[in-house]
Amino acid sequence: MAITNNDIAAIFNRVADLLELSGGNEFRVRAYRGAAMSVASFSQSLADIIISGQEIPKLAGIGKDLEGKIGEIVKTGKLAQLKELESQVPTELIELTHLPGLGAKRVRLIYDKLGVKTIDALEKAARSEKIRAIRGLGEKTEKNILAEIEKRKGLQQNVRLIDAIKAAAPLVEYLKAVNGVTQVTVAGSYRRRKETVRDVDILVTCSKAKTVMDAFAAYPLVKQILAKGLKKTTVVLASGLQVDVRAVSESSYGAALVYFTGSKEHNVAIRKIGVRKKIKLNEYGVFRGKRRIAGKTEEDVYATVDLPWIEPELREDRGEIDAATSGNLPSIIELSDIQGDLHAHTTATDGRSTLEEMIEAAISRGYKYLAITEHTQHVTVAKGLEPKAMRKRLAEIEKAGQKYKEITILKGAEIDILGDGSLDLPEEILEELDIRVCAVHYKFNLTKEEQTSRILKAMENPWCQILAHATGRQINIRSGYEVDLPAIFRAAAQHGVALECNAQPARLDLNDLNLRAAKEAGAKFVISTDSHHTSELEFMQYGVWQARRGWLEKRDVLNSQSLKVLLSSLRKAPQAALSHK
DNA sequence: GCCGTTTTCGGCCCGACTGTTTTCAGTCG
Repeated sequence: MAITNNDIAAIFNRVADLLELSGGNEFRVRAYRGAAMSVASFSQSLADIIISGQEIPKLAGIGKDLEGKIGEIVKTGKLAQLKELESQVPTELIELTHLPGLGAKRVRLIYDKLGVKTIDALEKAARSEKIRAIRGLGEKTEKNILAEIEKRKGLQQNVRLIDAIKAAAPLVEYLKAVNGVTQVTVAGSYRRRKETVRDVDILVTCSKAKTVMDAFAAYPLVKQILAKGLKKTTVVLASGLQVDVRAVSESSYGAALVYFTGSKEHNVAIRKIGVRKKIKLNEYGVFRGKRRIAGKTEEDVYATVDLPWIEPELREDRGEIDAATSGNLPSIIELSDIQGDLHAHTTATDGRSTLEEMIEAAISRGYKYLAITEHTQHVTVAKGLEPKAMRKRLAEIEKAGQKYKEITILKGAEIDILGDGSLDLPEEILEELDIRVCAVHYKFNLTKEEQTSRILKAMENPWCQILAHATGRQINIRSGYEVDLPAIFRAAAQHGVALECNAQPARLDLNDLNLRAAKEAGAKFVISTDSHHTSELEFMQYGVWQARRGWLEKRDVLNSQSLKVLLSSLRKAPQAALSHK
């Protein structure tokens, strides 16, 4: 299997980890980490480019040396330099640096003094009070190490955005009620709408920061206070979610919001522009010498580095700064652009709302159209319909649809892609459908090659209009099946199969980078909720957020168009459908 | 190791908090 960009990035990150542990130059370490970021977020396969004999495009943070190393990795599958480092530094130490509070310097120090290489050995050393004996460390650090090891045992992973939103809402209300507070804004990866967040960062503007810090620390759901200062407090809530609150004055709001929204890489990039222009950006404002030249709004702050305001979802240092500089920022899609939903189930299969309830919920959202897409027979766990029952259901959908003037109800199906790549409905029923959504629901364990050729075969089928669940993942539950996504994206562009950006907050089958790569490959999209209840139609927002992170614009998303344009943009169903029967 | 409106060397984003030591290093975001 060819080397992926992620493989290259992983090697560079490992080099950075080991260089850092061996006490290497910190800027050199940073260069490897930056290169890893750059490679991982590049949308085309570097291996493909090199193997086909083309020039590697100029990537930020990659110079002659690292370009050569990318070539070495692609050609040999490994990097000699990494092997060398691995023979010099115990690789187990990398794991230790992942403990909060322990960085490369302390891990190295503990290793040099005590020979500690593993978490178990570290725990033993801490329990026998050997850590505190090391000069530079102490009793507190030793206790913190033990606490972190304990915490690891009940590992807290990143939480899904939807869960962070639910946890943050009451806390935001609580903080708004604190005396002197004027604004409460959730920033961080939450504001950038990442699919999962590590913690929740809340920015508060107020007259007296100390009052806010005290009130926050006293919030009833706080389980543990990790740090508490005059301007910044970090706690863990009873749910395990970490929350940071940062207080600034009203006049610093914009600068603080930019700083606190991140990403870190985006901030570093704009501060570097600042350095070139001899101005300093921090969370309090923008400064030329001692003089403060901006800070109240985000627009003001960006203007000082000659940039327009940038949508939070784009702030990942993945090309948005160049795009902003050259006036080429994408005009990313908005929730209000969405005109209908193209993937929904009802009580006829595994949904929990009736057909009429779903239609009325879609109307109340102002939709122009809604596709009802019941499962087909192979998906027995979801009570998938066998052809006869499907035909009956389609008649019911048509009849119900006629009762409503304000919306068009499309007869659809979520057609199972069978193990051999064929579709789980006979042609005479495929022909009756207005819209055909195809997806894999079983045999997740095929090899990457097998899974890819199975799905490609389905996409070559002229009836396949939309590919749903391109990865089958469930966030924090399962990673999805092995599949060659770039090949799927190319096929989508070639055959005119729209890719579904699944909006279920626990699914979001295609991630931000996938969406962007697919767009660059020339694919079109639909954003669909895959609703099983009227309340899930609201999940459209999560799909739109993910699409925005993938740089999708209105014109890329077919269900942001009128019904007429949507139907004419979907792949044409075969005319003489049954001719080769 | 990268990079250049201080351009082939000498910089490399910036500040808060903790714990340690007593002025600062380490870690984090």
